[in-house]
Amino acid sequence: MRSDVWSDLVDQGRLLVRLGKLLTHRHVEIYEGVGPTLGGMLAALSKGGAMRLTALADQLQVDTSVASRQAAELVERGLVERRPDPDDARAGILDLTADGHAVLQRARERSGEIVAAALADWSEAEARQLVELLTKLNGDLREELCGGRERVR
Amino acid sequence: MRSDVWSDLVDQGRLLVRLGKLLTHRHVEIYEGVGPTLGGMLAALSKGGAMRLTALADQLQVDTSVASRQAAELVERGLVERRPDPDDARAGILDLTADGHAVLQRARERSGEIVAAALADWSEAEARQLVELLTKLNGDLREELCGGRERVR
DNA sequence: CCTATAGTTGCGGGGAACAACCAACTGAGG
DNA sequence: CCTCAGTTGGTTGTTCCCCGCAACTATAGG
Repeated sequence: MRSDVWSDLVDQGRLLVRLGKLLTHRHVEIYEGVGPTLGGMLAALSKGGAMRLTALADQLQVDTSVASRQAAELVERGLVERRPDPDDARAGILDLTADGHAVLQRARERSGEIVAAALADWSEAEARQLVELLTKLNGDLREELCGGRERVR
Repeated sequence: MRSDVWSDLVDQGRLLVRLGKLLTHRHVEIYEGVGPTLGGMLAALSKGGAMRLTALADQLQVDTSVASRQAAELVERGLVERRPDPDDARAGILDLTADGHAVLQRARERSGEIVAAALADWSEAEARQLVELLTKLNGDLREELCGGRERVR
């Protein structure tokens, strides 16, 4: 069976990773000094709504320690608010502040512009299709990688 | 105009980055102890044929210093051979050794298997289409990011 | 009391950029 | 020719960021 397709996919994925990193790291500080990874956290909070640190870490597929530090920084910058969970004194609920929303909004616009410039000759249909396929891909990968109960270890 | 599409694309891209990293880092050492980044260099060499360090760095979109160190390690492991460029005593030509080819071959098979498992329910047509779109995306991004003469700074 | 869970902090490591550097290839003038 | 300035190919040192693991605290729940 044609395993070349998968290999090609892996290769292209790898390149995309690099380019994406360049994009976010170069066209600098899209998130107004926050950087791409913290920006990802903002985006996750926006999409998923207020949630606990562990949930956020799970969403982002990073270790809780990583999420903890990132969250701490965002809180310090006033982009995220942390309030105690009324049901559990150990836990905290993280949520975007008004500032966080604003920063994220501007960032989305800006990165959108950049991508739009690069992809000026794309039809919207193509773009949508790509997004759709990527979404499916991510879903399946996620399931394969962590859906199986094996912990991240 | 619908900038949501681009934002979604950015978000999905980011997630893919994370998942890809997990995949290569977890299903561990696909390249027999070489690791994903060095593997990428092997793949680039395979696809582009023997080339100079600078060309390789350009392909991979990394700084020459990074490529230099990676190449050095691959040479040390005997997966890549470095021979002097007859036309330029400063330069060297990097090329895969037989071992390098073998390792890469096995790695491609293995990562292909993993992806295939995760994407078992995909049709080959879908996969091909995704690869096609990704390739196009990468091409355009690359052009936008570094095609413009502005240096990386 | 004992175990499991939410989070934090202290390591350590890997990937990458930047800058400073050496070496060798240019390409004018003299 | 010859030399010297400028350019280009590579390497090394430093630093930074992101990450995972391990150890720890504190609360929850039986």
